[in-house]
Amino acid sequence: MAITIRDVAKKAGVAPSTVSRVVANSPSISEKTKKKVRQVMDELNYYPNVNAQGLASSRSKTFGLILPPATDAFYQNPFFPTVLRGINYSMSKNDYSILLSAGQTQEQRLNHLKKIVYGKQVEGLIFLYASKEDPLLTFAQEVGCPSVVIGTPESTKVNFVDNDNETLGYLATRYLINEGSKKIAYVGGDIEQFFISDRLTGYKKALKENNLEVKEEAIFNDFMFLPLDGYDLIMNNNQFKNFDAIVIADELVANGMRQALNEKKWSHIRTISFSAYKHLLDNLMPGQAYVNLNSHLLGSRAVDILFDVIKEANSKNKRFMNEYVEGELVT
Amino acid sequence: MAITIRDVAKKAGVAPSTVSRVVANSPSISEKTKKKVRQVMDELNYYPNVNAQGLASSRSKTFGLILPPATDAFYQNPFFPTVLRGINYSMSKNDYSILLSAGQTQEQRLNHLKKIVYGKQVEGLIFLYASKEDPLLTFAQEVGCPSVVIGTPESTKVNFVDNDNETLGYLATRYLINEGSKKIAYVGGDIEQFFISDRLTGYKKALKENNLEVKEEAIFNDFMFLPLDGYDLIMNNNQFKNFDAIVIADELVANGMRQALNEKKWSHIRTISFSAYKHLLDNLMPGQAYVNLNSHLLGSRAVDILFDVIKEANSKNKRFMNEYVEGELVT
DNA sequence: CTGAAAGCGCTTACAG
DNA sequence: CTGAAAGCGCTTACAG
Repeated sequence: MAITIRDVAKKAGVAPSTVSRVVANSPSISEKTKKKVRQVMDELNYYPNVNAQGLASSRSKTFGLILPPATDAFYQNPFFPTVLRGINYSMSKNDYSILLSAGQTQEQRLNHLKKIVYGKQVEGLIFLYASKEDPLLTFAQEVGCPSVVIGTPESTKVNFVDNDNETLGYLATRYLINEGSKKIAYVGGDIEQFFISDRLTGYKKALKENNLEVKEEAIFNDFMFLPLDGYDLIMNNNQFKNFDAIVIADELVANGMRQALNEKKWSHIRTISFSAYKHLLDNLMPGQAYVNLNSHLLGSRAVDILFDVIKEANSKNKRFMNEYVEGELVT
Repeated sequence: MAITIRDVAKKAGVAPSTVSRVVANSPSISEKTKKKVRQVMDELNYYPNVNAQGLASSRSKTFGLILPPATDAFYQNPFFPTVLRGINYSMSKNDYSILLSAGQTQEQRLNHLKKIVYGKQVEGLIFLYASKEDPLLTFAQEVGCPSVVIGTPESTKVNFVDNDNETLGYLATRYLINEGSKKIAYVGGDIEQFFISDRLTGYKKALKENNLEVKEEAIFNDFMFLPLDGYDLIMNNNQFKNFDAIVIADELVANGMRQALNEKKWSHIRTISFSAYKHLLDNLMPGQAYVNLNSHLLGSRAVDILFDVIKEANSKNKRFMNEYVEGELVT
């Protein structure tokens, strides 16, 4: 029914294999032939059947995007759409498509992944998160499916792209110190996420460098990642008023904390947080400093890395790429 | 290299066609045979090649998800991730996957769509937006690709799922009236989006029903959809202080407006807005009323509708489904 | 630089 | 209820 490669071949007076080579833009075909074939493709409105291509070449021209286990926190965090925008941006430059992983439970998620990997529906994988002992990432590594993680995974035998969270934690803390703060608290979040502890490391470094004491009771690493968690943290802990600044590792938590600080009228407490993108205004008070993570770059670089990995797949030695995306202090 | 249907067939002592039927769970195969074949599939860790399936059956088992032209506003709006979560939820129940559309410019977007539709990579399409004279939707209709729009499209010859925006606009406005407000403004947003004008219709209805005058100067339908737009609207228009309430059609705009109202200390002005999901706390002040749009249902119902449409595709008459998802006033 | 031919791994009438 | 066979629309050594 649809136009096939044979139709094009016939009308152009060449063999189907030649048309195939034109589609692939093979250098072994003369420009003259290419021109002619392409014209016919246009006339006939020919589009190659992706399934046939995938079957014959075992290259499906699509990457899988692995979403984390569905939690409100993740989907609500601006990190997610921002990274996605970056991915989409890089995809447009190629002919590749993105397939979303599906599944609610851990088991469903793994099953779906197996289906699309073993089923040759994807050539590579982008993990939108890094967490400890992730069975999906383990699977990808075992079967040797080219993968790149957004975030910092525990294993170093993986490609990944991330912010330099230690440096950013350091920058954020130093900013507060420079502004005159001396009693600075640190509020983490989901400890499963490595970036939390890296930012903490930077926080400690900045304190030490400025001869400020690192106190365990100033570090709040409870398990939380929603605005309400941050809100409650302030509302239920009067001791917070003794601090003069807070580094808040998670943006949503920061929103809740700021609201609570407002209500408590503790305006002597400075805060700084990390944001997926450059704010115009959003929920930040004018003059509120923050660290711009440039998360969209995480997405677009991840795609680029995956292409590189696949290109290099023939080389004998295993080599892994990791890249740190620049962030910046916005004041 | 990988395990194929022939390997399974050989080991199970049946024909490949039988294995194929077992995979499809065809009712014409005896339970006994199914059991045996399935066991072998497990032993061999067999997964069907999706490309081959797609080529032979021209059913790719994947839907395309059409993202709107990349604007910050869309990606930052909680609507997007919330709907996506709903889609993901409904997908898990089936064996289908979601392919993301790509492309920055309108032209790239259309080209990518053609590639995946003509290339038989998708069986159906979910449009994550409804806008006027959308060339992508037009294309889908012309080629008869099963589609469902999230939002209300201009043409009625499309399947779609949406909130009942007129009713919700009415509910929101009536709430303000019941609270004692008499001079109520309406702030729209991107007029290209139909839901904006539907909510306006509901607003007008509520006013009339309560013998309140509908004044043109109380209706702000400028082109805006970012927090900063809302912020500026308040900051630059002192006349706003003459209102005692505002219905705000867009959540991001509402955030900016509330911040500006705060700064102006115009605490006599009530606001109500529409939110993609049920808030725990987020950026809303405690006690702030809003309309919960249940956007995740938009996503999950869209998927369900698409399955129905495809199932019915054989029927002679063209029939279109549209469904209105319930929202609720949260006070 | 181009073509003929085999093959990728399935599905599906058709026949029994 | 099951099998043999044709075919889906490409790609890619191989030969020239």
